Amino acid sequence: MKEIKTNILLGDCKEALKTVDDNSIDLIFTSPPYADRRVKTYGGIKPEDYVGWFLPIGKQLLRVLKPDGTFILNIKEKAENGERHIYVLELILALRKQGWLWTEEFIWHKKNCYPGKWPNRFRDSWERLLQFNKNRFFKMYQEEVMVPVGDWASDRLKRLSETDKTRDNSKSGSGFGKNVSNWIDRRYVYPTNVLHLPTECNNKNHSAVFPEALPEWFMKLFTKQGDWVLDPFLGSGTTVRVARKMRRNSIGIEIVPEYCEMVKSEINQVEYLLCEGEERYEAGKNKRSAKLCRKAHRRVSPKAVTKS
Amino acid sequence: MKEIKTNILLGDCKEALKTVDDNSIDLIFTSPPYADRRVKTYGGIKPEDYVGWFLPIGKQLLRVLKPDGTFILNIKEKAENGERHIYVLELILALRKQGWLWTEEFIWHKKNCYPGKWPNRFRDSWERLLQFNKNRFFKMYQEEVMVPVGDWASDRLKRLSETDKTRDNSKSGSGFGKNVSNWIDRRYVYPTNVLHLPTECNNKNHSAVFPEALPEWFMKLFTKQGDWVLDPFLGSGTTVRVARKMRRNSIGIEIVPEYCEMVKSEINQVEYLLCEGEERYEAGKNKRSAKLCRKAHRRVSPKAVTKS
DNA sequence: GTTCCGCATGAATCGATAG
DNA sequence: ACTATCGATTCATGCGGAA
Repeated sequence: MKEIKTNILLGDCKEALKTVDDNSIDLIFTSPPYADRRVKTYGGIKPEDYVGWFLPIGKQLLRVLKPDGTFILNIKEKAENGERHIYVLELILALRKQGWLWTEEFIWHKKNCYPGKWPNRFRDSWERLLQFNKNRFFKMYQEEVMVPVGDWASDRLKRLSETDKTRDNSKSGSGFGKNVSNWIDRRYVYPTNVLHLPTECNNKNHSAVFPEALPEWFMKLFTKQGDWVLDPFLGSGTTVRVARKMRRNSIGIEIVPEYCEMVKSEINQVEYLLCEGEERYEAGKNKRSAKLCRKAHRRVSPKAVTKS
Repeated sequence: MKEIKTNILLGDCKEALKTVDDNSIDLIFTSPPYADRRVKTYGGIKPEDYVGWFLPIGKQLLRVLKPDGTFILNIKEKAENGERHIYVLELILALRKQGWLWTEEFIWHKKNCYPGKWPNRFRDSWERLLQFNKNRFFKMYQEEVMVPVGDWASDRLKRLSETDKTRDNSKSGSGFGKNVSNWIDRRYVYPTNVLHLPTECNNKNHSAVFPEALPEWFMKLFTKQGDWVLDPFLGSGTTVRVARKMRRNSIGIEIVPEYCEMVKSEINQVEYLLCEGEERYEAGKNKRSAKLCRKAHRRVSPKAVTKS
């Protein structure tokens, strides 16, 4: 089995991206800091400056993406003084002028959105997942994200990973061929452009702005094993974590040193635990479950890193 | 009980709107012809002409809406040559320049959306419901659209009741603590900005572009009985039908004579049947149920009208 | 080993208050 | 008058300890 690479780059992505080769990335999945959000970690880009701030990055992304690759941008405009900001709309228009095709807009429906009550609006429970491409024709593996038939399941992308495992297993025992795929076709349908996922609560030690199921879904849809995934705003590392799990190579760029170190250390620690686990397993002394490994790497927190 | 008025106007709404008084409408709810759609009826507005075509109408709508009224625009850009059109984004920006506030964007998640399969995209299962206002402060009756609390609560609060009663009693002397009992009583919560409605089945004779539940929801939220509702692109008449049912006055404008006649005739027929029903009921000869009335007016189809 | 409950925690938003 | 900060509001979810 070929080795999977995970490169973590520290720095401003506008600069760090220059070290990435032309036409080398299959999927860009990222969630940049929203305007006026994450002020403490990223300084808070003002809405009126947002497009100007993003465009140089967009130019680099356009350069590094393969012609048949895909760029998924997770973003949502805030409401202020009773009105929605328009910088996201302007960003879409600006990226098109830069040469991107605005292929599709997926909706991420967050059932557990932020609470609150206001006299003039309800809670905001959705975000945009904007799909951009360099070319009208791009790689898309629709069968990889098919969902079980029935209402109970169509909303539950959470279970996708489970069902997919069984499907992969049946595939691996090849020779069944058409029978199996026919049988699958009857029980699975293609999804739509609305994704129904809860946000991950921050009771876990590392907080993520989106659940793992989100990049997982797009990696299944737009990449295969061994492909390259890029996240220029890595944050707590969800994208590369999922990429490793799914055996995709990945590049993550993060400007905050503590986050960067945290992700690196987590990867090392997982490597270590996996090796250790294998050794002990071979020695027959102990069983380290995957569950334990996961627990262990979740304990890595920014605080712990800065202390070291 | 005060009489509810339903005015159906035949003609191009840009002109017909001029007969509507300034500041007289509480809610505008409409689904205009999308670019390149309904070519036969509206001549098919080209995407690049869409904003220019809509702005004069937007100006009239701005004039007739009450200062504390709301304008809901149901729209979705189509995909062409692998790319989403941008005329909706440009329309939002243009309406803002015209003086509208872009207050919110609701998502209508169509559970059973149009079937189909394409190599580069999934089925489109959502539409935009853009909310515009003249003023930052507008009427909103949030309690009218509250929804049952999520399943998590019923499971969790089920067994809380026992301990709660005792706790409540014990603390009642101190004057504190009705907190938990409040939670039990709170079986309804405010909704979010994602509407989860099925598209209407097409088994009726006239097909509508949106289900009755859609205007119904917004009428509950933004109007009271006796208020005025306007739909400048009436189509098959869903908006005024719902308005009548909910005892809101309404104005509907439609450019296609056959549609216009159909709606008018449907209203008359319902009136007639209601009167007839009352008479017969008083005479004790017959019972005409509301169900029957509904059935009767559903039989009115454009075909039937043109034949007469 | 289950299931069950207490609790903390959000890419939020508005109005009021302070400089 | 304008910006900056703060408190109040609200509900789905996962974790951890308890039954």
